[in-house]
Amino acid sequence: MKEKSVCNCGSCQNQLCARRVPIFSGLDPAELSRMAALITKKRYEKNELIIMEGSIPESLIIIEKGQVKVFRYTHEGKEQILYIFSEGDFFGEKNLLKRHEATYNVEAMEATHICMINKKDFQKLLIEYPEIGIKIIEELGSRMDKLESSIQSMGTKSIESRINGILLDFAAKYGRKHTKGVLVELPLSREGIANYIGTARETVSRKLGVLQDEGVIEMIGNKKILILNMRALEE
Amino acid sequence: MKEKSVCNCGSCQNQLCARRVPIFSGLDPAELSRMAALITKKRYEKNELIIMEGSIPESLIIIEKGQVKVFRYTHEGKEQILYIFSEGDFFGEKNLLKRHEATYNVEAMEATHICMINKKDFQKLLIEYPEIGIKIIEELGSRMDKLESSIQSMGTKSIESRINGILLDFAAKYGRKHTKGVLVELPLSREGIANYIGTARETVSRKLGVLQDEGVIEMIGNKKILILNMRALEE
DNA sequence: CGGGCACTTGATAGTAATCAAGTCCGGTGG
DNA sequence: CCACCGGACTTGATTACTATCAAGTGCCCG
Repeated sequence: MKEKSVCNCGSCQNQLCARRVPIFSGLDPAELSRMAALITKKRYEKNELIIMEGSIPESLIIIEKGQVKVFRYTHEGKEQILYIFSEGDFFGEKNLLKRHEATYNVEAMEATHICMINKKDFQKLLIEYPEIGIKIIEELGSRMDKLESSIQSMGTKSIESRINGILLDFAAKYGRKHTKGVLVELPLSREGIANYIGTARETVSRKLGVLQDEGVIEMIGNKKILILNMRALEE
Repeated sequence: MKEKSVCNCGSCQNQLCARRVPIFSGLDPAELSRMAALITKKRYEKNELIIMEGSIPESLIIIEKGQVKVFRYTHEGKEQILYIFSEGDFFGEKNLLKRHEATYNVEAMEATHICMINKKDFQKLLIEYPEIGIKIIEELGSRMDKLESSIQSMGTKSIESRINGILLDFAAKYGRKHTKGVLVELPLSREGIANYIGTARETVSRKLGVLQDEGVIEMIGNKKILILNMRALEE
């Protein structure tokens, strides 16, 4: 019988999953393995729906790998994207106690692995390890910051500042340094960007065109953008 | 020496304050009185600034009585109102651990009494009574719901739906039933409403005018609105 | 009664939505 | 390897909405 250097049993794999998640970062190994026992995993393919508006989610969901978009449908039937979550992010924390309907859809943007923790279990966990609650409060706080900024920039009316804002967000999350600037692999199509900032596809095209003419960015194909002048975006 | 039926010592008054606050509603009397010892009270007059953007708040603040608006300044210098808080609401929960700068201003809209709890004390409290953390997570969840709805309606572009939305919010919070419909005492001037939904004063006037012509609402002076057809606002 | 402030109303101009072609690109099949 | 097809993107023309500027009105308060 050969000894493995890395344990591959289900529990230990889950533990790896749990360890990777910021909200559990304060726990010690023993606590992590208790956690791990509560985790169920699941895998979704690209474009698969993870949560549908109106359903009643019974678990807290943590993304282990991959990327999802959270959105609602407007009255006119367009989707309004609220968040893009990736590895380490969680959702479903609303309705922790009350069995509320979800007010949003969650869809995998690529092959995505998730960890689920039953809400009852998670509640017990919160009582036992209040630090987790504090971490969650902090994370929610920073999400609210972003939402508030979005509202501010949507109130400002100028589509330009919203585009600048989203480009900066993408740069921070997906950008890589490059000799001439920051190279950003766009996670969304033009239409997706439009649905994020609440405008029309065509307008996104036009505004990006203007930014390119001004020498602020350079479009490389449809899915990459090279940001040449970061400061211009920040105003 | 006469015995009073109601104790008026500082501690007990604070306890009253604490009891009134939803996030402490799970605590028993003994716990409440421990809480009360940590509370400092303060009073602000109308238009007085409670928190200024860029300052570093050191306390969690709970409103005991009165009403405040939370807002930021846009690049053009207009204020963008994010929340209106009243009795029982709290703020300053961001930056619970990290000493971040406030990203918003808070101003009293009328004479307002607040309770402050030092952040260090509050952290200890969270560790000791994890239920408080859960309550906060829930409250933040419902605030995020509202923010998300705002984003959705701002993405929708139609000023009308934003006005309808804010009227419904006001109706829920400040409305009283009346023979013909719901009478709403507006907490904000036309300009305030405009700053809330991100539009111009004049546009608010015009749209309210249209709603009145359509028989959906009836304006009574400048500070009251009688909603005749609730369903029309909900679409 | 008069002044100031909040609100309303009107006219104009600018911006983005919408409708409508047209272009570019990747993939597929011959 | 090339030609074709479809989807995503760009570009153009028109229309609709709302911000802005500018008077004008009404109301509260001294």
